[in-house]
Amino acid sequence: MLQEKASAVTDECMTRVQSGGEADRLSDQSPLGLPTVPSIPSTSEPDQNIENIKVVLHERELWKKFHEAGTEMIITKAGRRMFPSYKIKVSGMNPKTKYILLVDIVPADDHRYKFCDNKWMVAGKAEPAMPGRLYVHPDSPATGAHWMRQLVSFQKLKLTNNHLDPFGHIILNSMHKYQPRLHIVKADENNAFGSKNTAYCTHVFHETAFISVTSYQNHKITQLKIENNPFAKGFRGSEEGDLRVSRLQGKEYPVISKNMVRQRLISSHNHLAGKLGAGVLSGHPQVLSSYQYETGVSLSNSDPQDPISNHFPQGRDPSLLYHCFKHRGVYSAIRPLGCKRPYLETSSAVSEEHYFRSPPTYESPLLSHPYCTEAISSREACMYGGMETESGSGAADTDDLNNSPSINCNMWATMQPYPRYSMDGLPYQPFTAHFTNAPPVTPVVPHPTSSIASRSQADLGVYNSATVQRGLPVIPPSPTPTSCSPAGSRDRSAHPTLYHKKSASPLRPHRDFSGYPSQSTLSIRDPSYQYQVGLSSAGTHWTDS
DNA sequence: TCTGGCACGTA
DNA sequence: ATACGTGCCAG
Repeated sequence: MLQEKASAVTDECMTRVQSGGEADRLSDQSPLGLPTVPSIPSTSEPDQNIENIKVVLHERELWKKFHEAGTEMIITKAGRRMFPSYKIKVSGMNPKTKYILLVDIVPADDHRYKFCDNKWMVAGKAEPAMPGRLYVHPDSPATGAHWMRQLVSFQKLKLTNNHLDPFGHIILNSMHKYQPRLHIVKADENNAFGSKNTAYCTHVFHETAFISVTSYQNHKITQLKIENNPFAKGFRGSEEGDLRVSRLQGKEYPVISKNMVRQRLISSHNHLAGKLGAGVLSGHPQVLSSYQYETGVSLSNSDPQDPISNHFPQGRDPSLLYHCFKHRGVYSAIRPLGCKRPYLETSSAVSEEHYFRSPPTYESPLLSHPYCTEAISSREACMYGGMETESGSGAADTDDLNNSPSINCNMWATMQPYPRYSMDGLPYQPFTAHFTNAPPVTPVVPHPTSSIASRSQADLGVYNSATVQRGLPVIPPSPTPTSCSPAGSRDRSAHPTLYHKKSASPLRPHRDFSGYPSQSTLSIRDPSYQYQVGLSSAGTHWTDS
């Protein structure tokens, strides 16, 4: 079935999803048995088959740990790197062809979140998407041989909450859920951006979705960061218990890590609250989480699979979506904001993504228009403003189908969350206004397919693989608001529930993410949400309250 | 909430 | 040594 659908869509693009992980894993999971969707005609055009390019997320296991706990990424005025870092291993490129690799981060849904009772819950409607910016890998453009030679790292990419950021960092809103996406654009001479021949594909690894925060909400995430980020070594304690001896300093007395103390306090607080609140109300499993925290053990040890962890939800796992477009496009989609590099100019167009934007999914704009704002240049990477309105992609969700890894998608619908607005020239606009339009996003597109597809997706829930995946479930977070109270003062959290895994859907493997499943429920309140849903749905777990 | 300075670490 | 990436915490 999937295949069929996929094929239909295929014209324009094909997507493939791979699991993010290694092959092994992938295989295991074939969730729905998708036998690989694959079907992509393989090799037909060696050269041009951008769709045959395979991408594997580096350190997928680490990403999964974070994902299960509900990944949070700090955003600061000056710009903060992501951790885990977004690194990938690429294969299947034509060694001699030049490609531009870039990453953009699109809204995963249109909700605002809060962290309540130790879990993320929906706290309202998202702020309008801001001008999307793209992070172009500093080595771009480079030959396939170059990209395949070693890991491709986007670790210098920085996130900021400064809407007026002059450095070219990716601008995000705090307490919102986002999905990073990788785009591979062919940069041959013959395919300058903007040209009709421009081809590109998009890969989405759901396990890299995160909620942006100004300060960590879930102490489990804090611990994971401390334990795994070399730059945070100073906060590591000895594991045993809470105490740690700071021998480094030569101090012999046991020291209790500040972090631990703090967390414990919080944990206990939450724990109690959780029981009273969440637990009671919904009976979420979350309680467990609390437990863990207290235990101190946490994070690191936690099992990936453990229920607790799944906060985030996305259900989908880890897979990634991959879309390929074959160009079409027109837009200049990308404009380098301040990039020095020449290649930038070429690029442009990338896509029209819109096509796909289908409703249900989110699309992201990704590439779409350029909106560049100021020139920015960051040192190494170049950011481009993306733009979009379109966006396109669907949502991402890819995983749906399988969670696992590999799947294919055809369109590029990835997750796009919302449409973004580009403001043509303007740096930003108030979102609100735009917002309105956005939601409904209809597929603008031209392609017949797309439109069709989109509908179908919506209706069917399927679409291309990518879509499909997500499609299904598309569910937005559920509306039920339940629990968390007003968070009183703080609510730290915004997100909806990420936590508990709620389980997932029946269909899916529960594993990770499960997010999907849940979906079932969701109804969306607004129509507008629908499109959003896509990703989020994945999330799943969220409760909305 | 969000900010900026801090101590502590990596590179 | 410098530059800069971390989480923490007071404000």
